[in-house]
This record gives sequence, structure tokens and C-alpha cells, in this order.
Amino acid sequence: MVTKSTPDRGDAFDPDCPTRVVLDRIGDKWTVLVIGALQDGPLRFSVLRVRVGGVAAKVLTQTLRAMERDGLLTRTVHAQVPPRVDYELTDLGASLTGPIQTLTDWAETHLSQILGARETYDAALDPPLDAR
Amino acid sequence: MVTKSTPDRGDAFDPDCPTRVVLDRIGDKWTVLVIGALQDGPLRFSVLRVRVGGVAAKVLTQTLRAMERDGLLTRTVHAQVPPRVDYELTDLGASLTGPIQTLTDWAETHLSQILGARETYDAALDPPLDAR
DNA sequence: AGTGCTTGGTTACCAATGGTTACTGTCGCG
DNA sequence: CGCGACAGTAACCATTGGTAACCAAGCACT
Repeated sequence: MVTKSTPDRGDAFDPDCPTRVVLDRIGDKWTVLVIGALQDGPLRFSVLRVRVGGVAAKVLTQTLRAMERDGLLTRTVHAQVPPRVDYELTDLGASLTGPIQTLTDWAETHLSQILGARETYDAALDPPLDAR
Repeated sequence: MVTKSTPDRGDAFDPDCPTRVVLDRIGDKWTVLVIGALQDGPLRFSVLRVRVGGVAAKVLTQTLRAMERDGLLTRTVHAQVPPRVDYELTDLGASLTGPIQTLTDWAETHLSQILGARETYDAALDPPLDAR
């Protein structure tokens, strides 16, 4: 018997735990960036694309749809001649900006340590042999 | 002149900003789970694999190597007969547990909202047509 | 009137990544 | 002598991320 042992705590290690669902979404690079981009107010698709930088339209669309599905943002289509679609964070989406900010703060603080560790690690490999 | 405008703030939206490097690592689903698994102390490879749940050995290896490179954990090989490798968080890695905990807390708190939104969204589509 | 531009996509298509399965090497044990 | 444990690695697929081309609607311009 495997006795799946209901994951009471946020045992995200169990693939069956729904917390994992959320982590999968957060774990998406673009989702995090989109939330960051939208935290100052709604943006339209094309602006968002530039703002996030380096995201392909297709992937941005996918990301936005997934986020809309999860209730993180709303998608408003204006029936205009050049189509205009606004994306805006919902309260739920906005509530994520805090945790994400914590993360980016950490990133900024420890960036140099990481880059340093990376250099050390790479230097420890046989330099002639192109590591990677 | 493009004048890349030095990303002074942690403008992770600029792909050139090194903060993005860190976000890419955090954005890795397995990295987050590994840190969670290791926060109570060092674990050996096989235990880690079970603990994380659903990770393939190859991917776990990749993840651990990348984390080692970034100075998030140490890899200790014991020259024993059945090989034994222990992975332990460094101080740097341990300092990430806080931000990550923030995230998982959010996940637990808002999980029901997300699942609810998801149901609503799915129900809005033509039920006969199997969306997705 | 016709052409082209803008916006927000979608549809191939291709490369990279994630994931699964099988296999290796060493050494003690039965 | 062969089996099993451990920590991977190799080879091989599947899924996904990313690119480039195209579409539809309507207006401005020629």
C-alpha cells in the first residue's frame, strides 16, 4: 500500500499536492516578469511585450492566458479599429507582487555571490577543456 | 546608439540585467523543491530523489550541479563502497529558504482561489469542446 | 480604389529542454 | 560467481520554448 498520506502541510514535494500546481506557475519565468511589469498598472499587449523584454509573442500569449485562467489577471478587449487589449492584475495577482519582490530583492542582494561562486566553479575545471 | 541604460534598479525585465540570471535559477521548479528538501539538513542523492518526488535522476543531477556551481549547495563525495554523496545547503543557499517559504506560504493561502478561478474559466468555454 | 500600416494574435516549423529507460562501475555479501 | 546497492551516465523520445510568416480589420495616404 502506498498510502498516499494526505499532504496536510504544504508538502510541495509530493507531486500530488496541489501546492505544486502553484509552484509550477510561479516557476514559470515569464509569469514572474509579467507580474512585475503589471504591478504599476494595466498595460496593453504590445507594451507588455517590450516591457518584459525578449519574450516571443506566442509565449507571452500563452503565459497571459494561463494567468488569466488562474485568476491572476484580467484581459479586456476593446473593440477598436487597431485592436487594443489591456491586461491588468487582479487582487489575487497583485497579492503575489509581495512574495515576488522578496525574491527579486534576494536576487539583487546575492547576485555578486552567485556570480563569484560561478567563476570559482568554472575556474576549478580544466581550463583548456572548454567546460559546459 | 542604443544606450543600454544601465539597469540600476533590479530591472529584471531587461534580459541583459544579471538579476535575470538569478530569476532563471529560481524559476527552475526543481531548484525550489531541492532547497526546500535540504533546509532541514544534508541529504544524500537517493533520499533527495525520493523526497522531491517525481524528479528524474538526470534532471536532479543537472539541477544539483547548477546549484553547486552557483554556490547554493555543496556536494560531498564519500569514497565508500556503495558510493555516497551528500548535498548540503551553503549559507547562501540557506538564505534562500526565507524567500521561498514566503512563496510557498502564498501558494497555500491562495490555492483555493486559483483552483476556483481555473474552474470558472474552464466552465466558460464550450464544455463539449474539450479545451486545451 | 488600392496599398500599406498598426495591433493582437495564430499557425507552421525548429531548436532546446525535460523526462524515461537502460546501462555502467565498484565492492561486499551470499 | 553473480547479485544488489548507490550514484550517476548514455541514448533516446516527448514536450516545450522560441522564430518567422501570416491573417483580419479598418484607416490613412496616394
